[in-house]
Amino acid sequence: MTSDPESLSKARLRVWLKLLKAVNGIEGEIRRNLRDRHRTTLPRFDVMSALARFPDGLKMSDLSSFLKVSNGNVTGIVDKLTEEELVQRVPVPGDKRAQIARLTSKGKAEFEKLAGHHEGWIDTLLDALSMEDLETLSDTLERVLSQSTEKERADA
Amino acid sequence: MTSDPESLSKARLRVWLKLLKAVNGIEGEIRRNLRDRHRTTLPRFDVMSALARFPDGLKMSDLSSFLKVSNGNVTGIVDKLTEEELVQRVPVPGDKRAQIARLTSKGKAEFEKLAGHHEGWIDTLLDALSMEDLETLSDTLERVLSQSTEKERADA
DNA sequence: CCAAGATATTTTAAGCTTAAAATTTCAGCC
DNA sequence: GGCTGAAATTTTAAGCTTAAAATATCTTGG
Repeated sequence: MTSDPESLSKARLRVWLKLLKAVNGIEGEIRRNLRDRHRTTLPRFDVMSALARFPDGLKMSDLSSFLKVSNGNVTGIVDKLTEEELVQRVPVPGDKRAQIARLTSKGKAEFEKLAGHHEGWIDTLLDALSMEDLETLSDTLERVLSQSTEKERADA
Repeated sequence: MTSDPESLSKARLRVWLKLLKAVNGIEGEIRRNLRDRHRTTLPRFDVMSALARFPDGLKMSDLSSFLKVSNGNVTGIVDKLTEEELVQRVPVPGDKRAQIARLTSKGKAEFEKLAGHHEGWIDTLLDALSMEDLETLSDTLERVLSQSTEKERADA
């Protein structure tokens, strides 16, 4: 049987590499589509996607923690989206340090369009997965995620 | 039932986002470990890992296509690994354009150490997955990968 | 009030990434 | 031999990313 700890560890490593390959392949395809068909990038899409979930906008720091990227990172991306009038910065009454980033109506319209295409691309790329596959995969990922959540608590 | 095409598409999108979250979480942990415990980075590890599979080394272009990154990218990474004497560039007899990058003995030793720790980190991070989970997941990913392989053929 | 520490954000420096341009060398053909 | 296009690599320009430093503002305790 292939169930000693040694082979389990090797099997986990092989699956990890395959997982990475699949995710990188799909992500690459999304990036290509965003670039070639919509003249934008994944980080910009991610920021717009986050802001679309919060119609009243998000403080810069909340946006960066939601996206799990650094503060300085969102500063740069929001700068550019703001230049293009897809996002606007709104001062927070009573706190001159903070700013709220929110989609403009132009930004909302642009995001709706992107989001529809994005869902279609994913649908095609994951075409091989049935509803049953998705449920199994979702459960599996859930267990992996709760593992990393434990790790985060340990680090904090 | 939840099996109309609409909900299948939404389910695929949700699973994709969860997949991304899991993979990014694990990858982030690997990057942190490489940085904090070994003063190195994932791209450097990836290059060394590729070279470790080919004891005779790889041409720069073969290295970049193996890793699926641009030529210019590996140039920069190999430059730095070379400065640290972990990698060396060897001229190709009969073709003055080409160079072969290969691990030095110092590089090999360094990589062995990293690879052992790397396998341990993955083992811990995927601790929740049994051999059976791994087999199911591997099959699922295989189907996703063959989908993207078809796509690549279509593009070429 | 005000000093000191905390908080929100931006700036900076360094590294990774890509596509495209530039450079060097090769291979084939006349 | 020499020209032309292909091939291997590096360079360049632009964007993303982070951690750490810098700035500005707020809050709290004295």
